[in-house]
Amino acid sequence: MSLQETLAQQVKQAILTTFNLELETVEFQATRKEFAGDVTVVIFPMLRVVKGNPVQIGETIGAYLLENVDVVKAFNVVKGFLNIEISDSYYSNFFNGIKDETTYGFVSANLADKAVMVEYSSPNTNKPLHLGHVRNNLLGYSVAEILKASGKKVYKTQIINDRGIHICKSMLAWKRYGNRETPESTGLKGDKLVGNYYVKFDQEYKKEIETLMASGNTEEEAKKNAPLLLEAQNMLQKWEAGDEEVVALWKMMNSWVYKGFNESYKNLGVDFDTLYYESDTYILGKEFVTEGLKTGVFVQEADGSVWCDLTEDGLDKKIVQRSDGTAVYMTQDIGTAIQRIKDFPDVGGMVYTVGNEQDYHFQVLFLILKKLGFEWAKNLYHLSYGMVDLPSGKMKSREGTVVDADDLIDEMASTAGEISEELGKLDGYSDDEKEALYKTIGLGALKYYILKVDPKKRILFDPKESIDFQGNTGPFIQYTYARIQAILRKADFDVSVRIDIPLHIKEKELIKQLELFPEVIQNAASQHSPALIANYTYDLVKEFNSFYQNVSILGADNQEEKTFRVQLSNQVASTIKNAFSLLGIQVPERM
RNA sequence: GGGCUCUUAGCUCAGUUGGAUAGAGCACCUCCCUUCUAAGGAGGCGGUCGCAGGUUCGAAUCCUGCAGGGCUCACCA
Repeated sequence: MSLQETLAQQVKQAILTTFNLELETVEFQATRKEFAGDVTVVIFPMLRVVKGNPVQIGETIGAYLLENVDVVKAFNVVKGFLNIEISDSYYSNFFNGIKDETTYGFVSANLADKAVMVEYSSPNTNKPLHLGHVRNNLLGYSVAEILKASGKKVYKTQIINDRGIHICKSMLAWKRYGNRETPESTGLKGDKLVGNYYVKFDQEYKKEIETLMASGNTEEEAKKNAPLLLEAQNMLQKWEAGDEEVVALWKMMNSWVYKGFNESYKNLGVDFDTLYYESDTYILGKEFVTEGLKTGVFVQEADGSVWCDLTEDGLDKKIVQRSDGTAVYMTQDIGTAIQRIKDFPDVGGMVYTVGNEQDYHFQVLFLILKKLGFEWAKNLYHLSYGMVDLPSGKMKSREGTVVDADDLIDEMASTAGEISEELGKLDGYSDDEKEALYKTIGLGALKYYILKVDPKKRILFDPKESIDFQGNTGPFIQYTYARIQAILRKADFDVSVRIDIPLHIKEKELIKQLELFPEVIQNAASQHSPALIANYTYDLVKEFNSFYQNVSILGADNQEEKTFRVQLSNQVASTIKNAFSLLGIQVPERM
């Protein structure tokens, strides 16, 4: 039984014996720093049941607890707050119980439970990953890790948008202007090369529009009838008809992009358990459109198009199949969801990491899947996040106004390198070790910067104002970890023994902070919020730094105290490492 | 116009069952390296929690209205 459960029970008992009244719940909070005590019982809510003066009630309960609960050492009442001091022995006991756990706070998966599939990244294959994808990838990866740590079995996946007119645009531009360039011949990453042709298409397309408008066409006509666009559309038709030449080109260029993406994913430190391709799943979606027509979930119009009427649910009518019989976005998403459950029967729910511009789309998708009668449809969650905007506005790949993911990571690493060189603490490190470290720090800064804010808030990213390395940042936390490692390297004595000694106030505060971790993981999982993990870690580290500055660890007065402080530092370091692993951030041994 | 969402210090953000004098970091100003890594610590400055009502013993938090920003309402994805 946890401390809080014990106290709650005893508080209820106190009310029962003194007032002969039954209390349903007891409200707790951590005692504020300016008051003496560790745990606070809020008296006010009890007034609904127990009539009387809150201070007197508090005194009565306090006296009862002091009498009947061993670990209650003292109490005081301020207004309607009963502050309870808990004995050191409780915290010592708690700490000794966790000090050897290397994955303290993590719950191992119960394989009998249903698994969760987390989808993230899901790029188009016509351009490289940019800062927006970075937020998506970090969020998705982190939420997957958090769910795992909370005791769920998790599959990470993505849906690769590998077909469509936008893909044909870069294919066409390459065919026309590419001179048979390849990643090998140019030394460019495959996704970058293909992305360049996507931009090239847009430039040439715009020129054609201008020419057409100059010869008397309206803008609308020009956009519709530009030869390049018509040719791209023609290419799409050929692709769908299985034209050998087009399909071969498609395969070749996509393979370049995948190779490039894999490098970027490796660079970012994210991975996937299984992949889905849009070109594979839209067919299944169409089968279920037919199915839904039979069961009356969908309705067919005179022109042949198929719709789902959601007006009774407060939404609109939504098209699920065009009049020419081809699939739309919704169709393939229906197909993909169903395909996944077929492939992984143990999956009982899914998390979709997709920007908030698609809130409505997912609301509709989930509702349609429910109407189609899938019982897992109630366990679908859209992990919606705000866009990453630049001061100049939205990022647009076509116009080249994007912050490229690979470039950004490189810049962060080189900034970390500059700071590091200046501080000059890395004697004895080889150049390779240094490079690896700079990347760890740079990525740490970037990932923490993005993950510490609530996913649903939008982020304004100013490339000119570099990401901080001080204060509430990734490197600050990594630094604390590195400092602890330095101590652990020097502690050449046996730290495996159990120590029970009176606690320094800073030690007690640290243990209290550690005590919160398991609950933080559960909350972060149920709310799909890495920000909770980031903020918790920051609080833990601040608490540790205060401890570090206030007491000497290796210079403690006696061996017992020294041992205990090393044990405590070790568990803090391990918790930092584990918490950061949930954010996909590595921790360095030195920095 | 309808729907969803955001608004807390000069800037970036915490603040989750409604609870004590609303907290951090950055920036600015003081102090602390002959002591375990100063990417650190201690302190100062800085707030009508967008505005107005309401519910409550108690509201940044819940409800209503309003204002401002973002997204969305395609036979695009």
